[in-house]
Amino acid sequence: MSEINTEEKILQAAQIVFSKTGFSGARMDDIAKEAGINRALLHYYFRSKDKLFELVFHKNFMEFVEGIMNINFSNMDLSSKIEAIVNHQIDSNIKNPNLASFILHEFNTNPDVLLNMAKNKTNGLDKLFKAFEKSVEEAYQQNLIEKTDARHLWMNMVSMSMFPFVGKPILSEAFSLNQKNFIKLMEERKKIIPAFIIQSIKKIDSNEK
Amino acid sequence: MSEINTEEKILQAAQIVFSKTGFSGARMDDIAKEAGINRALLHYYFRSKDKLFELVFHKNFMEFVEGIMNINFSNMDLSSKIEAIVNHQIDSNIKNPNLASFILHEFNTNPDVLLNMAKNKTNGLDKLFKAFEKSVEEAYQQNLIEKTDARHLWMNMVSMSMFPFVGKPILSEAFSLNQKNFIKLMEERKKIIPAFIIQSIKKIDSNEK
DNA sequence: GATACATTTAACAAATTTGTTAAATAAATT
DNA sequence: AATTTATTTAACAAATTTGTTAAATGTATC
Repeated sequence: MSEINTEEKILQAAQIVFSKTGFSGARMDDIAKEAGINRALLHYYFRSKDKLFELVFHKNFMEFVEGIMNINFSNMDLSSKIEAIVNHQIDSNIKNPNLASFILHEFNTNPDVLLNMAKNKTNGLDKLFKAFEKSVEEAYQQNLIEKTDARHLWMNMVSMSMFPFVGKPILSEAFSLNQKNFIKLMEERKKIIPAFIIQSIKKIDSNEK
Repeated sequence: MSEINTEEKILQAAQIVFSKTGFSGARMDDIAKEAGINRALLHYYFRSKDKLFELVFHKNFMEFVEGIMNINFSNMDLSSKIEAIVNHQIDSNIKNPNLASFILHEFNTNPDVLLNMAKNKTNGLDKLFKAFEKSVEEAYQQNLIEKTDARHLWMNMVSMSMFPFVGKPILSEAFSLNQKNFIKLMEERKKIIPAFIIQSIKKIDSNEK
């Protein structure tokens, strides 16, 4: 009868509550309510808060990182990668409103455990970045871009895509935006950010008309 | 005898613990320990966790915002403002390691209350931004920059300055950085970001050599 | 209709955390 | 030295939260 099974319903509820309040701010009862069930059943499916958190966090983080991995380990050229990564990041955050704030807060409050998890599951965040760095190096060798520090390039790209979602409440207030207009602004950024970045690194044409 | 009085010592301790773990993750006992005192004395000085949090959060947020207000309401030209804001943001975050993550997490988990506080104390975050927007408009009128959406410009600037601190654990892992090298990288950004931004908006010279 | 599984209710135990208090001790002030 | 103020100790109350359990009820399956 049920369109969606309870286990999945709980995971979704947990993800909403955890990402809204963080692990320590989340109440098992809120998760139960969000899932439309009670605490007893929650523990019947997932033994403890920690267990549930681990599943939710892991899923959130991995889905996000895997998207970036696929792009970085692909054979697109550099500007395509930049476009794809920016798009992926913005889309992920639109789809999952508190994703960035959630992941980043948990990493900041509990870096040791979570970095360890990330290391196990992603085969090393450093390798992920190294793949991007290689693309940058290649583009330089092919004379397509100026000499560029891949780390700053990476930070700029990720920052501009991710930060507005983390700062959403403040930005929405500063710009007087409602939810709909906030999304609209973020959609604009899918074009603005890659253009901004690519033009900043591209080889300066010596052929002026 | 004491170089610094207990009240101040507690506030500093509270600020360290709150910004490391967030309000709900912070334990009064950890704050007491961090201050080198005990819980009884903590409550003797500051009645409750909420009271203490309010003071700490307010101070953190205001010190940060006031710096930006001073710049935005000054009569510097646009590029000087951009430089000054980027510098201020990076310096604030270097000085106070968990500042960004802390403020942003709390705003995200409790936007209503905190936006209200911000409104009261800053005379409106929208006005703060409006002052920047005006600078952008003026620079355009004076033919110094291309037509530019101030909101994206603002987001790009703030994002690139702030985000790396929020993402510090992940970035440090990806780039294999220790604390010292992380700071070094952030110092580099004080030059890179303004240059990056200013060159992206400046009027394209038609006089090519 | 009997059986198994899913879910609710309600009560409760255990742990954690906040906040209070009284009494003792230490340090500073008069 | 006497007095006030700051701080510690230790115990405890109150509130909150997590986790468990037994019994009842509903729902699906055989």
